[in-house]
Amino acid sequence: MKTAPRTQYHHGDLRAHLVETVRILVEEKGADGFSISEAARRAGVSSAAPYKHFSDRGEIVRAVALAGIDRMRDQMDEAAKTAKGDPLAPIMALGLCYANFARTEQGVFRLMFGLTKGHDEDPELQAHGDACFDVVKREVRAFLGDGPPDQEIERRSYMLHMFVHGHAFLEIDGKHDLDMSEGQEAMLMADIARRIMQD
Amino acid sequence: MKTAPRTQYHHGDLRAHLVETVRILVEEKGADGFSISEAARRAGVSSAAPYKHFSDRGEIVRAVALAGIDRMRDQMDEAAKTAKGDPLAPIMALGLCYANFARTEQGVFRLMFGLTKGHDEDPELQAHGDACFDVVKREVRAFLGDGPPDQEIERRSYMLHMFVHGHAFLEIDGKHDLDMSEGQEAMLMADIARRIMQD
DNA sequence: GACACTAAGTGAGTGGCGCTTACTTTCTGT
DNA sequence: ACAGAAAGTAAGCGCCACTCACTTAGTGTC
Repeated sequence: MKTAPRTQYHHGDLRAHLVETVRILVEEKGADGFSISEAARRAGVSSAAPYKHFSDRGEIVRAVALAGIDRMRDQMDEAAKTAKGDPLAPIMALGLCYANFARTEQGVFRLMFGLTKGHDEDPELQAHGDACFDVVKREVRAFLGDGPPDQEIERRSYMLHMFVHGHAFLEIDGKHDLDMSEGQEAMLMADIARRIMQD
Repeated sequence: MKTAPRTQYHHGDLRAHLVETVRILVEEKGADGFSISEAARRAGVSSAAPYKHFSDRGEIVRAVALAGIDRMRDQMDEAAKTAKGDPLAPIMALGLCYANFARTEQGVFRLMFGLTKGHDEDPELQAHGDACFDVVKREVRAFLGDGPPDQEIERRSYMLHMFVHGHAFLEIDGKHDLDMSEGQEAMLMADIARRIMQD
């Protein structure tokens, strides 16, 4: 970002700069504790400048969320591919990856799933989210083989998603007492993966 | 509320009236699309009046969330107690109840779990939430009998919670395509309950 | 290389919000 | 009957999202 080309426009690529600034603000101040004005201030532009690149505040957070989804997808893809050992290992790895993303990018994670402000049915958001889910389905298919129909793959994948999604939110919301070490969380994931994938 | 005593003060019990008004607004406009000013306007008082009863906006939404938690607890208690047939029936009923609450009181449900704005570790909120979880633990204990230690009861209950919590949010966020009829959702709940409770 | 055109910025302003302050009105206990 | 507290108001502050009229910088064309 700092070493950006700078070949275009007065200032560098303000659009990308703003998205990154808002991402940082979201982590610092929470998913609804930041303002576009502050992002503009930090980027060193007037508070009107952002609106040359985005129609409104919603569009900015949408961009931040979208980038977050893509980041998570990449991490999931990587995690599943590098998981070795147990045939359930990739599925476990996906779960841990999801939970880790929620912890390390709490603000963005909340944004990704808290966008009900107008983009209820945003097709692009939906599509990128589906790309994440495709990684899960791919691994579920790899585990179950070519026997079961797509519908069953979908069902199992959704069960995994439900579980890990709930875990991620309960975790970052501090809604459970079980103080879980990393090892315990991995064991929980393994247990759940086994229960959902068996039969 | 309308037939309130009115024996006290200038206007009736403005505090309770505001909480109810905000609850309605939250459902109408979304968990972060409402304002205290509007609630005051609807209640027919000045925009400064709410601050005679609450220190700030956060305290009002806290009250709304707290009431929501209690409402959900009552519904869960009722659902578990009236569930008949299968020994897993009460546990299934709890899951359906949770999902139904999320659907019918979407705004409040979001509020209940989206409060990270300061009440990260609010003991009262925590306590009322725990009371909900106690219902789950009670039913899990009833199913498993007196054999397993408390820790195991806790673990199974948490697994159920993770799952149903994830389902509830994915559902209200429209993050899955499986168009689920009521019957299909019940079957899914039954499947999950079985997988988590067996062994 | 001058020139029209457009993209990207500014500053000032609007209306709404959360919240405070100073003041008034109503209820309550003695 | 009256002091004092409780519950309301109007006005105002600072911040926000967003708009508008305007300026400045870069681009394609002859």
